[in-house]
Parts: sequence; C-alpha cells; structure tokens
Amino acid sequence: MIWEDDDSLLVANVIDGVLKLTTSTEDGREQIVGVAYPSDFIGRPFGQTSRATVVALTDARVCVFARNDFDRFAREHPELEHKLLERTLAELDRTRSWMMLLGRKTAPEKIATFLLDMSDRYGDVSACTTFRAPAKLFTLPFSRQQVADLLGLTIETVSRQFTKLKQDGVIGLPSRREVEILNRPALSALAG
Amino acid sequence: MIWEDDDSLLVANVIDGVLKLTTSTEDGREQIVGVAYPSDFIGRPFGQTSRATVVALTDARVCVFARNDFDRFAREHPELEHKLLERTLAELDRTRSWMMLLGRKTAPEKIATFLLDMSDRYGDVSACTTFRAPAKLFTLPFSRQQVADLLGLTIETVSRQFTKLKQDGVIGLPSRREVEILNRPALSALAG
DNA sequence: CGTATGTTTGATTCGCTTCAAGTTGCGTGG
DNA sequence: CCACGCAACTTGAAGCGAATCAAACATACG
Repeated sequence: MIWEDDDSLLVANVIDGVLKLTTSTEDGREQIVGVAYPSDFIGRPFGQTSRATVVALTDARVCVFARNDFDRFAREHPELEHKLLERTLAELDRTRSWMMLLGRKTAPEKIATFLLDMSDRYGDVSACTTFRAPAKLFTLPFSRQQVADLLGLTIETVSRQFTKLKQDGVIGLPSRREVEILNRPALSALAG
Repeated sequence: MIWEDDDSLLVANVIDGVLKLTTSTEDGREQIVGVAYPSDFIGRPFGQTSRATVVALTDARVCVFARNDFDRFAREHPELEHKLLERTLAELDRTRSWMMLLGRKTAPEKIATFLLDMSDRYGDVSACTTFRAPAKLFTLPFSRQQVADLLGLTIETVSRQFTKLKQDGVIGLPSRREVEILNRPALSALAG
C-alpha cells in the first residue's frame, strides 16, 4: 500500500503497478469500482470530484500532476483531451459490463468472468501486436478479500468457488496468488 | 418504446424523454446500466463499440447523428470534445457509485437510494438556478420490472419494499408510477 | 519456534428469489 | 355503461444461494 489519494487535487498516470479504486459505506462495506493498470489515468480533472479512494495493490509508480496544471495543459492540447475522452469512454463501457456482473450474475458466474478477465489482462502480446493471447498462468494482484470487494461477494464465497473450480479441474492454484486456467471452455461456459 | 439502437453507427443527444441503456445475458437476465435524460449524450463515438441496447421509456425526441459525421465534427471542435469529456467523466462517477449499490447494498438500501436519486433528478430548479430542491412528489419513468433491472433485484422484491415503505409511512404511492416522499430523513437513513 | 495475517472449511441463518395465485387498473367492444 | 381481457402489480409460501458465525489451517516473518 504505497500511495493513497482521495482524488481531490491530483491527477495521475500509472507508470507501473496496479491500483484499486474503491468506495465504501459508513459501516465499512467496500466495493472496488475500478482497477488502474499501467498507462491508465486516475483522477477527476476539470473541477469534478468523486468520493473514490485510490490504493496501490502492488509496488507502483505513478506520474502525478497538480489538477490545475493538468487542466490548463489539457485545454491547450486537444489531442490529449481526445485521447483522454477515448480512454474514459472505454472505461465507462468496462464499468457498465461490470454492472451487469454485479447486478445479475451468480457467484460461480462472477468468479468465472473475473478469471477470464484477468487471463485476458495478463496475456502475452507475443509476436502479433494487435492480438493478445490470454494467459494460461498468471499472478493475481488481488487478495481474496479484494476479489470479494471486486465481485460484490464475501471472502468465504470467493474461497469456496475457487476450490470448487480446482476440484472440478477447471483451474489450478499453484499458490495463493497464482491461477492456472486448465479448461478455458468450461470457464467460458460458467461465465454466463 | 419509440426508438431503439444497438449503438453501432449512430450517436445522439436526448432532447426530450427518458431512455434506458441495458445489457443482458443470453438467458435473458437484464441489467439497466444507464439512464439517459434530456441533454444527455448517447452512443460510442470514435470507433468504439459497446454491446448496450438503448430503449425509450417514454415518448422521446433525440437528435441523431451518423457517427462518422459526428467524429469529424468533434475533432474539429475541441470545445465540444471538452464538454463531452466532462459529461463522460460525470457519467463514469455516477456509474461507479451505482456499482457500490449493486455490489454491496441490501434490497431496502437499494430502494431507498433509488427513490432519493429519483427525487433529486425530478426536483424543481425554482428561483435559484444552482440549487435544485428535491421533489416531494414525482412520476417514475420506470415500471416495477425496470426498477428491478436497475437495482439488480426481482420485481417481487421491489414491490414488497415499496409497500413496506408505504406501510411505514415513509412514502406514499398515489398511483403505480407516482411516488411521494413523506419522510425524507427516514429514507436517507435507510439508504445506507 | 511462536505469533500475526490470510485463507480454507464447516454449520447455520437469513434475505432474496422462485413459484404460484390473487388483485388492480385500464382500454375495448358488446 | 358494464363485462371482458390483458398486462402490470401485489401478496403469500417455499426453497435456495450467499452471508454469517466459528474454527481449523496455511504462510510469512520476527
């Protein structure tokens, strides 16, 4: 947990590492509302504010700007604004499909969707730059609790679903943070 | 249900009316991922695509553009892009706080949050233009099923929570689509 | 080692869904 | 004007999935 910010005065670009964006209720329930990977943008430019909290999940390097400076710079560089708009629209789409997961999917479906998502995220770019082959084996940047906060479940349910998938031979769990996809079609079928 | 679009070739501005943005699974479960009110923007410019469906909930007038035309125009008018970026960032924030609701709130909390949200949305601008007084009585643009799809609940649960709030004197239900807020503090307390 | 933290596993509870009737409101046509 | 039909909504009973509560079990670290 290297870097924290309540998003009021700063904006930043992620250079390296993974960060989570969370909101929580007074009584301590937490929901991860976004995950920032390298090259992702964090923060609310242009006078907007949000009640989200940013916390690094791994060692992370971020390029931080004072919001005022950034706003001025952005307004003078339409290409930057355009790029930011494209990224924000893409993020909005990802967020919306996550809403479907949170509102309508069952625990097994949530877990399967999550694992496929992670697998795609950590795929090799390999020879072909446009196509990214999904990873068969990868290391989660999340603890069980964080997976639960991402999927709107409890830690116990996450754990049970993981072991269920392991027992069924769909995935392997070499260590706590590592996941190996053994039967991708089965996982896709479960994802709903 | 006047207008439908799978968001591929068009973008639009809502002039009048309310529209829902939904995604659904193969087996028919539906989640409303966004609601568009007058002055809101709909669609994915700049070559992006999303699997969302747009359906009008009331009679609606929208100003439609071919995406190509819009893209070109936007790129030539940075102020437009800036405005669009601000709106998209605001929409992303709203969507993220809705994720909290979907992932972590209970049925009573979801209903209370929803009603307060609607009340704010339909408030009077009245004398002061910057402050919008929340509405005490308003007409929902949603059926019970649509409220359920918005909150990630079933129609039966929505109905039960509504009647519970009515019995407790927190709200009044003059007709199927109308809601009257009788005890706002209680509703706020329930919203979590 | 021994303690702290994170994870798994089990038993039980509870909230929401599911299934199944009723009920209300409303446009249509006799 | 009232009977009819239909769709939206409400209400009730039963079942189930995930949460909660409670221990064991690993893993990391001094």
